[in-house]
Parts: sequence; C-alpha cells; structure tokens
Amino acid sequence: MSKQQKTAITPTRVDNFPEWYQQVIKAADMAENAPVRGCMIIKPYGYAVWENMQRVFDDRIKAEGVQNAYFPLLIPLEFISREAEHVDGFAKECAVVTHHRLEKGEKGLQPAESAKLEEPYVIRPTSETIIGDAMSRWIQSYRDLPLKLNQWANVMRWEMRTRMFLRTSEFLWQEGHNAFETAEEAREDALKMLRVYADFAENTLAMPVIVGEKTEDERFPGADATYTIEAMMQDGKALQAGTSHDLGQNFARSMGIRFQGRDGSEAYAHTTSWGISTRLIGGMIMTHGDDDGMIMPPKVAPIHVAIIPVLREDSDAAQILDYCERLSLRLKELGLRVQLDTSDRRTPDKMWDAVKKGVPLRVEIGGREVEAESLTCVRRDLGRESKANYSLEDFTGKVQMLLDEVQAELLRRAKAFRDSRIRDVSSLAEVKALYIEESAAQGAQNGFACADVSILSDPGFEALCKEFSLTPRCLPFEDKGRKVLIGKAY
RNA sequence: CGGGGCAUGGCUUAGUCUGGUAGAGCGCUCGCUUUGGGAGCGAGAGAUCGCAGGUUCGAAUCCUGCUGCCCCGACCA
Repeated sequence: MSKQQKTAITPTRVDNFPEWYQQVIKAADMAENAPVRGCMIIKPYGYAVWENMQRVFDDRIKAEGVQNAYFPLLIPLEFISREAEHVDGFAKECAVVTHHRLEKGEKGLQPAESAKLEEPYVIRPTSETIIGDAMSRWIQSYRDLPLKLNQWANVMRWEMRTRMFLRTSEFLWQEGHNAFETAEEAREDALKMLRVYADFAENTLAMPVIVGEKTEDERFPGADATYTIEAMMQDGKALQAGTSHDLGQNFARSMGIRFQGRDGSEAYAHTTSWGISTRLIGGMIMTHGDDDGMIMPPKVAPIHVAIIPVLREDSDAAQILDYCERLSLRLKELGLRVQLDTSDRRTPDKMWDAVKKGVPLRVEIGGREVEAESLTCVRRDLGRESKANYSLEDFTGKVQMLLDEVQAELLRRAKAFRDSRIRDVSSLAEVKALYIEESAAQGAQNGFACADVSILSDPGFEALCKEFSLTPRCLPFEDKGRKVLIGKAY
C-alpha cells in the first residue's frame, strides 16, 4: 500500500535535503523562526535537548577543573579592537549598541540623539576580550594559574545567511577560557578540550567526528592554532561541530594578562578558548534523522520512552490508563524520561507524533497487554519491524539495555555512512573527478576527499575549491598532519 | 554583499498577465461515528491580500519605494 510507505516528512532527504531539514524541525516541534532577522525561537522540545547536552557537558568540564562564571553581553568597542586579527575576523558581523534611550519621533519610537553613547558597545560575538580583561586583574602570580573559566551564554554574529540551529545570528553556546603559565600547557589544554568534545560528540550525541587541526586560513581570528571536530552530515557535507583554540600569548598581550613567574620575572599568560553551540542540535538532526523525522540519541533525548495507551471501544480505558501510569512510574524510578500520552487524540496520531519527535522507544499498551501483564515496544531507529512484546518484568530489566543499543546503533550507522564517503585521492585532478562525478549523479550526495597536504600549495587548488564550493576541513590527527580532508561545508 | 525566487486566514496556496471588493486544501472549534502506523460525515470560527506612497469611480491585481523570507554563491560555531 502506498499509504503505508508514505514518509512522515516531505520532501525526503534525497529529494531536497535542506527542505527536509526544516521540515524535521517543524514536525518535531523543536524550533521556529523568530520575528527577528536570523534569529530563532527554540521551543520546549528543542530546548530540552540543549538542557540535556548542557547537563552532561557541564559535569564533564567541571571534572576538568573548569569553573562557571558569567560575563556581560555588551563589550566595550575598544576591547574588540585591541587584537588585530580578532578585529578583522569579527568586525564585519558585530551588532553595535549606540544609544541608551528611546524617544518619540516622526516615525514612532527612535533612539534619542541626546542618549547617544560616547563609546558604543558591541554585543559579544565571543568573549575572549572581556574575559581576558577580567583575567588581567585576577591573575598576578604563577600561583593564580592555571585559571579555567567557562560561561554558558548567548552570542551574536550578524550572519549573511542563516539556518535554524546551524547558523543563526544569535546562538547559545558554552565558551571556555583557560589561562596557563607555559605555551606547552596551553597547547596541551587546547588538545585536551578537543578530546573532550570528540568524546562528547561520539558517546553522548552518537555523532562520529574527525579530530584535527584547521589550516591557517580556517583558523580562529587571533589564534595560533585552531583544533576542530568535523562531522559528516547525511548529504555528505561537513559540519564543524566544535573548536578549541590555542591562543598563544596573543590575547594575553592585547588584554594585559601578565603574571610574575617562579623566577620573579614578568610574563604573559598563554590562553586557550573552546566552544560548542546549539549548532550541535542541527548536527544531530542531519546525522540521525530519517524520512519519518528526528531520531534522538537516548543520552540527550528529552523523552526516552513514549507510552501510548491504545484505547478502543471494547476496552476498559480506566484499567489501561492505570496500567500505563504504573509502568510510567516504574520507568521513572529507573531514572528514565517518560511521557505518557493521555491526550484525547487518536492513537495513530500519537504514534506518528512519537515517530516525528524521534523518541527512542515507543511503548503501546492496549487491552491485550494489560491482560498479559506485558507491553509492546518499538525502536525508533529500527522502525515498525522491531515491534516486540515484553513482559513487564522483562522490559523494566532490559529497557536501559535497549536504550544503549539504540545509542550504539545510531553511532554505528553514522560511522558507516561517513566512512563510506571518504575517498583517498592523490591529485587535484582526482579531487575534481570525484566532485564532478558526484554532482552528476542522481541525488548527488558528496563526501570528503582525503589528500596529501601538499595539495594545499598546488597552484590550482584555490580555483578548484571555488568551483566546487570546497574547503579544507582539517588536517586529521590520525594522519599526523600529512593528509588534509576536503569537503563542502555548512 | 552578488544572482534567482517568493510574500493572500495558523500552514500550503488559487486568483495578479487581461483592475470590479477573496476561493480551496490542511489545521482549528463543536457534534456523531471512529481509534493496534497519519479516519469519515455534518456544522462553524478565522484575511484590513508584507509595509508605505501613487494611478483609478474602483487595486490582492497596475506603478514607485521599502521590509521580510527561501534557494544558490562569498563569510562564519
């Protein structure tokens, strides 16, 4: 029946990936566009994902000795202008606050000329400068080091083109800022935080990543080195999923982060900064989602188990609901996030709702289950074929294992997909051939090309990149800097 | 910021060329029948046609300006 094969999301991934992406977000009720250009409203179901990410990651960095703090949204213009490369990098996308009062004008409210700020403020695009300024006061001796700070905050970058979660003018993130006595410590820290990111992406979000270093062109403005985790989306494009920067003494010099060393001499600190953002939610959608909508990795899923009472005319509704309540309670006691759908919608609608939201396990309870003290469970990642019956006892004993299996399966799948789309190439011509072939193919889904780093200095490289919208994604650590990964990117 | 497209109830849109005062589907509300992978019938609510000017007896429709959104590039978490 064609009706049964119908996908919940139109269009499908193959038909139109960008549109599919938007529709998944809408169908799962995660976010919507805001009345402000380039900004989004993160709805409760989407925000719950972010909260789960925050919880896991916050615990993780505290284990690394990082302390949370909060710095202002507004940054004195003069701070931003201190680090030359930083200015170049961010000046063109800064929102600026110039007035502090509104007054009635000819066209309604307008900024009051009399309330113009002598020095405008910049809405933070990132906080290296204002945190550096604080550090310059807080750090006086080598005994004050290392200093490891993090803030969960919103930042604003006036982007030309925005996409929900992936690139919005305002986004939520964590930005960590660490200061050290020596260059080695800073470098090691930047690398360590990258490993923390990689571990978080793979083991919490089930998103396989390639760890590596950015080429000079792709580096953070003001950094000596930028390290990155790169993920591949289901359309073969790369997503920079997190970055960690070794800032050397660049910001220490421009913000005056000095300390007296062990030998009594004065020195500049060595700093790092590292961030992941709500972009990761978009990454998860494009990594795990299918043509029926989202598939949530259990570790960050807002709902682990959706319980759907199947009420029919011939069934005892009160008895079924009571049974559902008891099950819900038992699962909650196991520490699971459970949703019992008691809305008065039709059963099939409730089921599709759980499917589109990507709830890892869907449990159906009707008269049959109540009678047999059992339940019917379907795994979102495997679809209706995985429908299975469990006794209540059996299920409560196995449910965590089932969730772990979903988590593992999502990672396995994503890894297999990615690995099948990385091709070794040995020349510019081969890169070109690869992307010509790919773009000619029906429903072309590109991937990464892996080439010797010498390709970067090939005279034709830049033109080729431009022709196919390619960028060097990173120099993977596993190739010890000898190879470069190339691909289209978000 | 360049190139292309679009703007009409909550959503998708017809109507625009050839001006005559807005129609549908989905969703929503109510009722009945339904409910194990997206139900059916009936009744109802809901639109100053993106904004501001202009032409006209009359503008969703024609003209000018503006704004926003989407897609493709350049830039970026």
